[in-house]
Amino acid sequence: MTTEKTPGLRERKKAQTRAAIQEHALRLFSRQGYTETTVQQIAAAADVSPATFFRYFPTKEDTVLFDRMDPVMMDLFRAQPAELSPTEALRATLTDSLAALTEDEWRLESERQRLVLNAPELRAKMMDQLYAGIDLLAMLAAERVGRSPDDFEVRTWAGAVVGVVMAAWPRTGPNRMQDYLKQIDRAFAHLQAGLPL
Amino acid sequence: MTTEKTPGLRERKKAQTRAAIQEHALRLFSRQGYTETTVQQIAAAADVSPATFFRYFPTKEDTVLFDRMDPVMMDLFRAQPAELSPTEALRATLTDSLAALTEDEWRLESERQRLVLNAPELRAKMMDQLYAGIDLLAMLAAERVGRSPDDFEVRTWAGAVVGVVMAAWPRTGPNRMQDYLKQIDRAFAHLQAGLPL
DNA sequence: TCTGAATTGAGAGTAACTCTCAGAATTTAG
DNA sequence: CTAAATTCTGAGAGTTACTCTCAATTCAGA
Repeated sequence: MTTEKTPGLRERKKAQTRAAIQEHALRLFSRQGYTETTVQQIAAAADVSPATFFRYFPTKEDTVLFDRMDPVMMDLFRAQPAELSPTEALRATLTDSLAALTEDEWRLESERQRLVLNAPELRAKMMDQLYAGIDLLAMLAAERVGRSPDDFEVRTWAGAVVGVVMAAWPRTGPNRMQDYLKQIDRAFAHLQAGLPL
Repeated sequence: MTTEKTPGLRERKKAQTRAAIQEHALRLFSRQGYTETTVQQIAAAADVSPATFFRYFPTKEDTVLFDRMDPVMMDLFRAQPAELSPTEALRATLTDSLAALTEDEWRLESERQRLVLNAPELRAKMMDQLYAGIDLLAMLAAERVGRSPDDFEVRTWAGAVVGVVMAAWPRTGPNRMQDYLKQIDRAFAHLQAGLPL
């Protein structure tokens, strides 16, 4: 009917190649470190030419930094009950999206975070993605409360929650998902209380 | 008496070279764009070899991204009256440090911001610096209220204010300093009110 | 099966760095 | 004031990420 059928040999091969490159990349990064691993090595491991590597991933960084806060998240946020405040809706969105992860996926995600946090180039690019997330969240919050996405208070809210997410970012060894969610909860509660110290 | 005297010919020359490189770099970036300007061009303009360029600036980015939130800011923050809350102290610090700028310095700073915002690599690195600022602010706030810098609420506060600063970052043409300060004021007030939308 | 489109590998080229080394300039000691 | 020790500089070679082009191969649809 739609595009449900097997998408043809060519498409299948492409997906396969892409996955292979990414897996080998992450594996090598974990073992040898990000900067210590060269694109040549990844390409060789995935059995493609360096040129092909760059056809699938515009930069080395992109093997690690697949989009966060992407359409899936947006849909989840929009799907939250209308009576929830933006903060509550975001909290629910994060809970839902993390709950959807399997044990294995969470482990992979933790490893990814470790990599990102320790490689300055990766960390910087991720922080820029979070910065871009401010606009996105402002848009979503604006929809929810019927204000403009350029509304100053809406943007301030978006900035604050993104900042809180940054601050809650795991800095030491792999955390448990539960603990992470609890932290987010506490942080958002603190935020809504006006951040008393 | 201390190191007030002219620091010797060699030191003077070094400072001069460094300044020359930076000025030419910023000038060329403004005219041709950041990525379009090569280190060779900068080195040639500043009349040094490319090798020397890298002796003064470890990366091309560092000609633009001199430290923000550096010791000066820290001193200013610590110098605020003890009765101010961390948020109030930060507000005062920002006001003070901006007020210290001359008209020309502000113009330069605006231009710098424009460059950073439009070059993804620069923007990413700056966001990473802001991320690092979370730790710094957490430390300063902790001192002020007599809590631990690892205290969760302290970190949440630091994350939130950094996020607010990000959100208030000028996205369009050069703003006036006054407007910028007003924005910060409003944002912090909104934050302390619990971010009602 | 044949034709057109997409994918691939190979090779050359650019730009940001890094490292090493020899020569020049500056500081310091005598 | 001069000689030795220190520091700085330019030059050159090398690495790596990434770009571009071209010819050969592979797949899709008629």
